[in-house]
Amino acid sequence: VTNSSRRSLPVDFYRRPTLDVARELVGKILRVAWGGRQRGGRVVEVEAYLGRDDPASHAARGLTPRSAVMFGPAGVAYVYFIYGMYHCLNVVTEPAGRAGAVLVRALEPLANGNSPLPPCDGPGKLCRTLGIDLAWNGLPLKPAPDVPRALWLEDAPPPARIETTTRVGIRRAAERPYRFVDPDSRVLSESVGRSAGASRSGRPSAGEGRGGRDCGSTREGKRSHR
DNA sequence: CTCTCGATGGACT
DNA sequence: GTCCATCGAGAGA
Repeated sequence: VTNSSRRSLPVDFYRRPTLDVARELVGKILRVAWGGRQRGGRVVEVEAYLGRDDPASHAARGLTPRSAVMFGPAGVAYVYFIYGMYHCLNVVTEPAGRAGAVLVRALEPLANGNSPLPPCDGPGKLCRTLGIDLAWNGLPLKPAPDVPRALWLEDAPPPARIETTTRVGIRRAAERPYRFVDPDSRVLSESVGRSAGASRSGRPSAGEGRGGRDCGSTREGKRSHR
């Protein structure tokens, strides 16, 4: 925990322009502690969602019950429920009073760390895998061993390359280059990214697109709530 | 490979 | 009532 506290990104990291935070978030380590278990992975795909001037943002139409967290202090989680069955994890940015958030779209397992990581190649799958739901909304991004649930980000060297593309799965402001990925990772939410984003045409001949998804020890099977 | 569509529920007009 | 910052299955090329 002491180690985590030392590496944990300070609030000042988040209290900055959203696009800066988004770009620099690529390569950082996300950790999630819950139910006596800690999991995590390396951030390889994010998207920036700005405030009122970004039509695709939940904050575009001002402060509402759902978007309130985006207008609050930086360095907390913004989690929302979407499509009736998924959750998405964001990191709140900008000084309080100004809205901004960074959507975490994909993680890749740590080479050799604590707990291995099941599929996290997409924002919905990521939350399902890590067990993140609305109960996490508004939580500060910092290590907290004595609470039911905690999540935070730890510093790590930036990737060799960072690619900028358009955001995935949105209609409005779809042309804005607010998506940042580590192009050398094979865990990107690729199928979605290509069909909706249509940003890159580079066709690597080497096996990159497919290949087995990295899966550690899988847990957290299916939920059959009815 | 690409495209289309259903599931499913909350936020917002 | 309409719109989703999704995912995965199914059909067609």
